[in-house]
Amino acid sequence: MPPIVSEEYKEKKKKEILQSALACFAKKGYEVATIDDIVAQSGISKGAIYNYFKSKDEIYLELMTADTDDTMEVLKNNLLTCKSSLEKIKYLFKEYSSINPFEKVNIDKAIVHYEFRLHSSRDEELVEIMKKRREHIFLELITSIIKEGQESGEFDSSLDRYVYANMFWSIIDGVTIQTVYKSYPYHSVLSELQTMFIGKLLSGKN
Amino acid sequence: MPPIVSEEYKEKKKKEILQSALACFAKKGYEVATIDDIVAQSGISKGAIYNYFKSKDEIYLELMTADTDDTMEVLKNNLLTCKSSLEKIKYLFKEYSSINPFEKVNIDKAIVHYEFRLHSSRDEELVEIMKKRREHIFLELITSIIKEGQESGEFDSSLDRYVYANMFWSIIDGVTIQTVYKSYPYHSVLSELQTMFIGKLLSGKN
Amino acid sequence: MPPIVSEEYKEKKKKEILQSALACFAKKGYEVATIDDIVAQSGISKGAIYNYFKSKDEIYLELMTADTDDTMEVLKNNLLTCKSSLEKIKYLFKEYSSINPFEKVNIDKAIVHYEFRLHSSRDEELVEIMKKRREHIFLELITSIIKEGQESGEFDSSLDRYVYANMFWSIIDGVTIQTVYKSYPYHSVLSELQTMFIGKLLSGKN
Amino acid sequence: MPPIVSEEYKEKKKKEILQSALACFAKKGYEVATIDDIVAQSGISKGAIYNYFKSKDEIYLELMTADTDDTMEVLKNNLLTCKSSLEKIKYLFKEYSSINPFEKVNIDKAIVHYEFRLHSSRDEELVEIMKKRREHIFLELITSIIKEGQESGEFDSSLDRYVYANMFWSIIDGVTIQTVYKSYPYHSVLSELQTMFIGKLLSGKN
DNA sequence: TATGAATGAGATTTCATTCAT
DNA sequence: TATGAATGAAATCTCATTCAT
Repeated sequence: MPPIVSEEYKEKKKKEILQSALACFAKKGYEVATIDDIVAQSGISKGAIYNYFKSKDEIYLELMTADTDDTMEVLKNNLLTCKSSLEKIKYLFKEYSSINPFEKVNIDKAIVHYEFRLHSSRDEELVEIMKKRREHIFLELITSIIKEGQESGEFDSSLDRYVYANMFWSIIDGVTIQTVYKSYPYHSVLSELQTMFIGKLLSGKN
Repeated sequence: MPPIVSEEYKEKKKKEILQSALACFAKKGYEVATIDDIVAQSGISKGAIYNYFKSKDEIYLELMTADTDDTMEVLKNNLLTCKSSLEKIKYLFKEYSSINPFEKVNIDKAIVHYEFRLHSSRDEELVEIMKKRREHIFLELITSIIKEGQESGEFDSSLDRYVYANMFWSIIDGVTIQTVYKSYPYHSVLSELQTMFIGKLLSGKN
Repeated sequence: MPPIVSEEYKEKKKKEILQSALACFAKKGYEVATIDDIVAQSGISKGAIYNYFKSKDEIYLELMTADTDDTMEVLKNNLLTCKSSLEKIKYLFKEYSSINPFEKVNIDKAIVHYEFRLHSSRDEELVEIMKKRREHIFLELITSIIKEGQESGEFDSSLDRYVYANMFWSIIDGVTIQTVYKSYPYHSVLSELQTMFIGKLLSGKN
Repeated sequence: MPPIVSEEYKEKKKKEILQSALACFAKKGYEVATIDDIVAQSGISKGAIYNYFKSKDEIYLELMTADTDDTMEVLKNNLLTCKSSLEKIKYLFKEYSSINPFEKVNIDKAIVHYEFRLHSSRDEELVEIMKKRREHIFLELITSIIKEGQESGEFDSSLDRYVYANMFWSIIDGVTIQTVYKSYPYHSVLSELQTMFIGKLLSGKN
């Protein structure tokens, strides 16, 4: 029997489920959110959800992959329009500065994201996958920009690109995770850190 | 008739339970770790555990309180021996630099700590408690050092102490949370960030 | 797509659970009977039971409501065929006289019923519900018959209908609760009390 | 080693425990009340309670025995002062009429009493004990009064004493158990029933 | 594919009873 | 005798997953 529904339909359905699952995991946490919560949120039946995903774990995993993929795609596209390496770094900071860190949906996303990181740290296999993603996608993004800047003479060529790439994401994580405290001066802190970070990139450049 | 067992005995027992609970929460996470895990880990019966703590939640809460309390006590005591504000800041950085971020027990502690922060963010009441602790204990510690340094002329007096105190903890959190990735250059990143941070404190001072 | 199972199916399932629960509560009492007892009695899984009822309490409550509802429906239907008010009162007494008070199922029902009354007396909310049910359903039934009889001249019009309605149910409860003692002369006592009660209703009628 | 404390001391201690247990059973019901409740109520330690009673069940049993014993003693003593059989019956009704059925302590006692009756009905042995107590103590009390009245010519000699004795206690139970409903016209109903009952006793006397 | 009723292992928590002190 | 910490069986309830329709 040929498939009755199109691939697009199935893809759309999966997206729907993932979106609802994100909302549920954000609101309650992965362990506490139930499949029934996702059913209620999505309006899709339990059986149908299990037609698309083998398990609750699989939903979570796919959600996390999609999450960073989407972020990356946006960042990469916008970076194409930046003319210099400095502009690229500034763009990245601006991207995070432009987030309203106290908007519910943003806190939710952050919470789920960090929760997954902690969760994954307990699974040898998962930690390996995550580490690879981080190295190849997130760190690679920054190191390549710094490298470009160093080669073009914009940035201090003596800096350890790998360390600075790690530093960039440490800064982002460091300020993002504070947002669970409603009174955190997110923008001021990030702005100061940006100044420091860029200052260092530019410091000994000549 | 006097109580059957001494207060010390009871205190010791509580400590034992908390220690075992920490190990379990670290290994599996709060939601996944069970009371039976704690029973197995501690060798203390289920009923006894419930004689000392009203609920699993209470164990968790007390664990977290004790954790930061202990940290704080150590920090504060050692700060007393520092002669200048700069030395105090350096001491704090050194304290975190001296941690082996890839030793199991340290990763465990970190994971449980951040998990709790995320967990607490979903409970209005808990988030308030955590925020207060952060403001009154952790931020206060740094702002008072910076203030002292500014008043003594060591530090740039134009800096916003509150922002820099927040920045300090953002940096610490930012580097600590990366340690779940085994290949993170913890010491290099922290060292660079320390240089930047202290550089700023000292920058326009005279 | 239509629901997977019919409403009747679900209704039947609920009835099954309630019936099994009644048997268990009768045999052991509400507190002592366990959900596992109901599982064993009904052959329905624990999970399924909780799909139909939120809690053991809810099973109990619904059981009680159903019990009196059913009783009431039977009584009301049969009262319609009675020609006079006197006949109605006689019918009600006959209904209770026709019960074999030493048949297991009847004792069981009685025990669960009175146990629930005592149980509910400890819950402010429940006691209110029960009182209302009693006033609006049980007392109202008798007062309306007496009123009718008084208006038609059958019954003594000077009698306090509310007191006599209460008296009727006091008599029924009084004789029913004795049935836990196997040698109680249920029929003789009830018959004498019926004679007295009806005698009073008729006494000063003209 | 001779006993260190006197028998009186032990008796007093037992009384204390029983009194506290009654309060607890009344407030929460036998199953729901815990030994810890009794500890809290009495201020006597758990270990001590188990020195005086083998089990929670034994406390309950002894409590129930004491309850009816006390009631009986009071009734019997006061009956001695009554001059005629009619006066005795009137005294008994008066005794129950003089109770404030909505005073907490009275409702509590009633609830525990009836609960025990239902509870005991599930235990073959207990039901036998209870039945015997009822026959030999409660029914015997009334039958002997009626017999006396019949022999003296006060009461209708054709009445079945056993049925009327049962009827008396049915009436008492019937009105007492309604008191869980706060708006029950206890005194009016009991008064009417008393009139009926005594009317019957006197009816065909000459 | 879609549905949601059924399953049952497993979680937290309670509490009568014991026993070392 | 008195104490209350310790025990662990047993209770209620949850929820990921399956499967007949």
